[in-house]
Amino acid sequence: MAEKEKVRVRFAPSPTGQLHIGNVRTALFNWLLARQKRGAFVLRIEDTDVGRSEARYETQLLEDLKWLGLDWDEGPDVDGPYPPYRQSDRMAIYHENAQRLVREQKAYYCFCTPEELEREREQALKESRQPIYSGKCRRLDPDEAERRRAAGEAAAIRLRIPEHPIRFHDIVRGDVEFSNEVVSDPIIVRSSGMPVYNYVVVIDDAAMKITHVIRGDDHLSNTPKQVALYEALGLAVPEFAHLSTILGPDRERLSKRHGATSVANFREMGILPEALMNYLALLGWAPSGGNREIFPRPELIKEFSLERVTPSPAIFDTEKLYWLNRHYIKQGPQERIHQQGRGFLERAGLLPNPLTSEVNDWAERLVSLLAPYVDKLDQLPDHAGIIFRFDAATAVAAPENAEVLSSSSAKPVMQAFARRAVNESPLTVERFNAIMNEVKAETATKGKDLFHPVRVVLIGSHSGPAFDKLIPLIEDGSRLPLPVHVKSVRERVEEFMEAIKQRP
RNA sequence: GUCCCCGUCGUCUAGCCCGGCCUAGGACAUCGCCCUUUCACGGCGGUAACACGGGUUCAAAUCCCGUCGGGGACGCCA
Repeated sequence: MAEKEKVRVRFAPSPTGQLHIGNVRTALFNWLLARQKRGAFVLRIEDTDVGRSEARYETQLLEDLKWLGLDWDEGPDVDGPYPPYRQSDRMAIYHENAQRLVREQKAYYCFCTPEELEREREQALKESRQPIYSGKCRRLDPDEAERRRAAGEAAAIRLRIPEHPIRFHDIVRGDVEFSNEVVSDPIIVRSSGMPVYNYVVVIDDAAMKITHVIRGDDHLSNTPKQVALYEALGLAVPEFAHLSTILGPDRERLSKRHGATSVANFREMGILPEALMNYLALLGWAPSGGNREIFPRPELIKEFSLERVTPSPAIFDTEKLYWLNRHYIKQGPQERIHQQGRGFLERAGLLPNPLTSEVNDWAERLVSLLAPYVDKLDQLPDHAGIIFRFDAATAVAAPENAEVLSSSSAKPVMQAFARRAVNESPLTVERFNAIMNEVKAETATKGKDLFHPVRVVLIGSHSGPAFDKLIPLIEDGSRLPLPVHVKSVRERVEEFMEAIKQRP
């Protein structure tokens, strides 16, 4: 493949806030195409909105992308052939090109004030006309315009939209056509001298030799203006691919009021990056056949295709994300799950920091035991309550235990179990099994009737992980120097039998 | 208001371009059964959709027109 045909894509976020999940999907699709075609993934910072852009958001942005595993080949921190990669550093380029457009009369100075424009706009709307710029300054004599500017009058620069329909091709939507009647002569440089997004994006994409512009479909209506710009500048128009919007459950554009929307939110929840990437890839894209859901990164790179991206908007489904997250928690490299899981337990104050190797081993067993039960890792501390927060009085009073505790067989089972268990410290799995068989024989109960009451005694709930892992964990934990004492089996049994006595 | 885009199970989607293989497939969720001396996991099975109305055709989820519904854009924001 010739060098100039190499696929070059870009992700161009504004550092004005947290990285939104919709933008992450855009970044992902760009990245996937770049990796599949062995092209370049360019990261460009769009900070022309000086009022809202902040350096800390840029730092955060880079960190978020790294966490997601979306690495870039060129960017503000990576040298590439078309620097600089931050728009605030590219002002000279924008001005040169704007001057050229004015000189060639493809753009013109506009002296209309914002107030005038607002009036025109309202008037147009009232008369059910297209609320586009009237073109008042369009026919101004260039020399006259120059004189007024020299006299100190403020002027913005507008692009002249051609007198014919603007057509372009979109990989997701097909051929799109806009009548020039509906597209305003856009301002490309503000009267303050600051160039505008719709202009700089074209200059930059062209300068950086971007071949495929993959972005959200909120830019679809801007595209004719941009195409007109490419043409005015005599530049090749790239391929476009406009991705549908991600919606909340109420079919409104996904926003903060729907809950988690930023990368930071999902990271803090304990969503694994591979789960998030897998989920987002499936939102608007499906493999041919549509019967596969699990796509580890290498598979995604192999299978992805822009031609298969769906044009219709998609509702963000947290449940399916959780399902994928559970999958990756169970299937993923356990070393990493342990490490992350420990982090959540530490932050909840359940584990010391730093950990001794003994505590570390125990914590690893704890995470292994609990992780298969959670949707996201931040549920770990809560689930660890069966280990750390055993409280007999609460267990006895809990409404969800009422049915188990009030069954006729519960009391004899608990007593038979308690009588034997208090003599064992620590209780081994072998002894536990032996005791359970004795209790079974003595009380003539089995299954649920046998195990539910015992479970309530030991962990305060009738559901939880298997005893053969649970009991050693409790016993070992009770002898470890942990910030929160883990009650031993004997402590639990004694406390529980005491508490149940208080009740009829 | 005008323009643009979109419309298959509750949700993500396959199928649509190149009409018949679609009695519309998969997945999440949901329900049931099995497994497990509990719960979860896992396995098996069920409920559930072509927005509506007209065409075209021997035949339409697939092509055409209209209606309705949803989203976006129309800015000296990005």
